[in-house]
Formats: sequence, C-alpha cells, structure tokens
Amino acid sequence: MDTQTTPPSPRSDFIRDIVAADLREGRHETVVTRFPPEPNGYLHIGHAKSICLNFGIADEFGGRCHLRFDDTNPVKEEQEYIDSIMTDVRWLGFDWGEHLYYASDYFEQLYEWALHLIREGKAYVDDLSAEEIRAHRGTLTEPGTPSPWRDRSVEENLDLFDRMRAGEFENGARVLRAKIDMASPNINFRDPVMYRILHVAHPRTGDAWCIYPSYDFAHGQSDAIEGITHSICTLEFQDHRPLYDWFIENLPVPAVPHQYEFARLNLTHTVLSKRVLLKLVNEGHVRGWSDPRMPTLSGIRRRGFPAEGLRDFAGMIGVARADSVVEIEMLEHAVRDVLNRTALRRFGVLDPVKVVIENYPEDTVEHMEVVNNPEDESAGTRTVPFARELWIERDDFMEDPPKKFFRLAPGREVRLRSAYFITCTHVVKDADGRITEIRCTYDPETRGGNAPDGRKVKATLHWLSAAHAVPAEVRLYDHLFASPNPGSGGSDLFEDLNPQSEVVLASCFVEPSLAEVPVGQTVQFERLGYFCPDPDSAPGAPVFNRTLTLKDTWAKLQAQGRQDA
RNA sequence: UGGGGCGUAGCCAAGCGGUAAGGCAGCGGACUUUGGAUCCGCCAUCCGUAGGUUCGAAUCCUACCGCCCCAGCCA
Repeated sequence: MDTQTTPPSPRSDFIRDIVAADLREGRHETVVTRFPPEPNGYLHIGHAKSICLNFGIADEFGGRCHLRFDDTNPVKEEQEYIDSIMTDVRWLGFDWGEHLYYASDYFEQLYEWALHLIREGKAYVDDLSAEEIRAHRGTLTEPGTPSPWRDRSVEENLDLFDRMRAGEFENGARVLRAKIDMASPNINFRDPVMYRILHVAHPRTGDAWCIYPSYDFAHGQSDAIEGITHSICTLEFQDHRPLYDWFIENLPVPAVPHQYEFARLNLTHTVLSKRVLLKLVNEGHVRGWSDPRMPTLSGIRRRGFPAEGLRDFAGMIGVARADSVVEIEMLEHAVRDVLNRTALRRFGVLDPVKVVIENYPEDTVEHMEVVNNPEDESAGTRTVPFARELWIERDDFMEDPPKKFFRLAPGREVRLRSAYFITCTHVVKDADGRITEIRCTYDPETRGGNAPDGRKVKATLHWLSAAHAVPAEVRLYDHLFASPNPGSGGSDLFEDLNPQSEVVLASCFVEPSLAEVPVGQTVQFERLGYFCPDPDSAPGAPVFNRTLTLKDTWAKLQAQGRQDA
C-alpha cells in the first residue's frame, strides 16, 4: 500500500517542455503517449523509467497512455512475457484503462499500406539473401549498391508480395523493402526491410500470417492508428526517426505522430541488458527472473522495494539526452525514504547470542508495549514478550570495546528497546573461547526504557525473548555485481559477480508477530534494515529477504578503521 | 577520413545573454528509546578545450578534443 506524503515535485524536462508547448500552442488538444514493450522478456528498472515518463506525462497533462505490445517478431515473443509485463506495469502503479493494444492488431492495415507503397513504386520485393543484402548495403563510409530486383514492375511486386503472404516461399527467400536511397548517409534509408517471411506461429495471431512487418514499418504507423501524439523512445532510435517520418509522410495514415528520444537508464553495480539477464538466469547465477538481486521489476518487488520508491526514483533522475550512469545509491535513497515513513518496526536477531538476566525471575513473562513506527503515530503499538533469557545480536557485544563502540560490554549499561536497562556482569564461554552467554542484571525501575533518576545510556539494543522467538531464515542481499561498472574496460562481466550478493542465514530469530506479515509487505527490523517475507516461506518456516540495510555509521567507521579515532 | 547525438561538481540534473537550482554521495555539528530518522552547516570564481562576438557568455559564433549510437530479414 502506498501512502503519499511527499509527492515528487513535478519535474520539468525537455520532453515535458515540448508537450506543454504543443498543448499551449494548440498543436494537440490532448496528449497521447504509449509504452510499447516487446514481449520477449521481463521488464526491468530501465523500463520503469520509460513507464513513469509515458504514463507520468499522460497523468500530468490530462491525456492518456496506451500499453501497446510491439509483437512483430514471433520468433522471440511469448504470452508469458505479455502477462508478466501487464502485472509489472500495474504493480508500478499505472493504469492503461481500456487502451491495451498490440501491433499485431494492425497486421491487416499494415499489409494494406505495404500494398500502397508498392503501387506507388516505393516498395519492392527483393530476392536477395540476407547475406547479399548486407553486402549490397555498403558500409558506414561507402554507399550501397542497388539490388538487381530493385526495379521490378508494380505488377510483379504485387504478385510476389501476395505470394509471400500466401506462404509460397521459404523463410528468408524474399523480403519486401522500401525503395528509398541506397546511397543515403543514414543507413536506415538504404532500402530498409519492411516484411520478412517467418513461418512461425504468433502468440496472438497464430498461423494467420507467415510474413511479419519489421519494427520500422510497424511502429510509427501503429502510433498513427492510435493517435499517439508523442512517441517517446530511447536514443538508439534517433537514426530511425527520418524513416519513421518517411513512412508517415508516404502513407495515408490518420494522424501524424512525432518521435522523441531520451537517454536510457544505466545503474551502477547492475546490468540492464536482456542478453546478460537471460544468461544470469540460464546459468543459474540467480534464483530466476524474480531473484531479489535481479534488476527486473519482479525481482525488485520480491526484494521488497515499494513501487512508490521506484516512481520517486524516476522523478529524481530526470530525463535528458546525455548518456549517464546513475549511482545505485540514489535508488536506495528513494526506497529508504518511502520505507522509513511506511514500514512497521519489528525485532529480528540475525546472529543471536544469549543474554541471561540474573536478577530477573525465572518464570515471569512481561508483555512490553513497543511503538510500530516512530515516523507514523497512527501505526500504533504492539506487544513483545520479555523474559529472563533473551537473544541479542552478537555484534552488539564486545568484551574489549574500542572507544567508539557504544553497545554492551562488561560493566556497561545499555537499554533494551522499550524494556529495561541492563548491565553486563560477566560472560560465559565454551572450550573454544566463544561467548555462549552474556550475564547481566537489570534495573526494575527502568521499565519501558527510561531511568527515573534521569541517567542516560549510550546505546539501545533490540532483543527477543528466547522462549518466544520464532526461528527464521534470512537472506541478506547486496549488489549483484561487485564493481560499479561491471564489464567496463573489457573485463568479463561474470568475473565481476559479487560472491556476497546473497548470504543465507539459517539460524535467525524474529518476533512472534512477524508470522503474520504477508509476502509483499516490507517491515523494518529495528537497527538492521528493511526485510520482507519471501514466497519461499512455509508455515512455521518463514524466510525473510533483506531489502536494504539501514544507514549504519558504526559500520562505516569500522570500514574506515576509525573505531578508535 | 559517412551520418546522427552528447559533454555543467564524485554521480544525476536545472539553466535558453544579466553573472552557476535541486537531489544523491561525502564531510562537520545538533538532536535522538533504532549509531535509523530529523535538523543545521560545508561541498563548481566556474560550465570539455581554445579563440571570437557582446557593457555582459554555461547560454551566440568558429575551430578543436572526448564519449555514445548506426552497416539484423532484432526492437
């Protein structure tokens, strides 16, 4: 559930400026955008940027945004991806209403338009093989040479194209090409392929077709059919814009959409290439597409990131045309910001060590009232059982503490959150010298966590009654790739995988109320971080994923070797 | 040595001829029953470089440098 306390300030960027001007100056009455995924994989956080842009603009300017599947290549596309994409867009918080479309809905119209270009002498059937076409295309610095089939008669082209559709030819035997300019410095103008033969069943049209339009021949016309006003895509399509416009100008389309390009998202410590993500899954480096370390929206969701955090992030990074790599800390900040306001606080002990309170009665259990969220009074309080034997975090005790270690140590008094002040008297160790028990006394006057005499402690610890704590598995997640720019400098991406990206702790404890937290809800384990139940949880065997740690200045000091500074 | 883009702080990013917003990160400090959160302060004499125009340039002009994209019957 999302709560809106800090709506991201409506950001202005060059695309929103264009939309605003077009509306102001009457070029359009309402803005219509579209998010056009190809259903050949799972959506990732890069797509989230585009989704937030397209749906965001529609929302802000009172227009609408279509969800359109760009399903022109049945070789790669599957219904499974269509379903997951719709789930992910909805989860992100956007609604396309009844405006769900498929490029495949337009196949018949596109075919008619192809015929139109043939009749105009602006398209022809080419018998060249793929290799031959490539050879004829020329290079970046040399013009191409025309295909020997370039000047076929309109009648012959019509006949051949009709037979292509009828299935008379093998895959790759012929293609339909636009007849533009084999010498153009823009390679996209060197007679681009409009249709190819693919004897492959399509997830939506089945085997109704064996010729399929290319992206270039489908995208702009689909935009025109839907009345898209601003067709927003990423930078690598810039060189296609003249071709996009060429088809629109040369076809009797019902509207004139325009394409605008922005820089795609890059994030440190992660990779957003479909090829690499697929390899991570196929080679078993992760637990599948929805692994909590994956940058996929399904992975991010399983990790416990709230959709609102992603939307805020999209607003923070802006939209521009300069290639950039956003530090993942920005995403983490956006997520922490939401979670800090919304997440319920709970107690969990990841690396337990026993505390025995020597002057606390053996058979007593108290139910301490604990605040659910200090940032949100309406979240109320809960009750946590307290008794003589407790679990605390092993890290929260040091026998010989450095100067800046404020937690428990021999002779030192600290507060157990919402419970009592305790003072360590001594420790018990096993034969290997490992601490097995920390013996303490408590001050009955400090119930709730305050001393009537006003004395202070320097630390507050989380704790769990050993008799009541629920065993749990906790999976600690960190960046999938160790270096900020994996694979840069020609290094092998997979060498860069962070071996610590998932650390499974099998023997943790959580407070009893955590048994009721549903998958999808992220809570804060006080002083540790944000965690959420994983779908792998079983009755009586909960599994929690660490979404993010809390910021930790002590850990930072340790990392810097400044504990004694 | 073709074409298309882009260069403002460690990162993202405003700025559109009148003298460098904001956020992230970082650093100090205050406060704190989460070493969390919050709060306060610091962090670009300078906008890829060099010239030019102008009373005045990150914004205009010229040249140069650097980076990205394009030679799929992928999108």
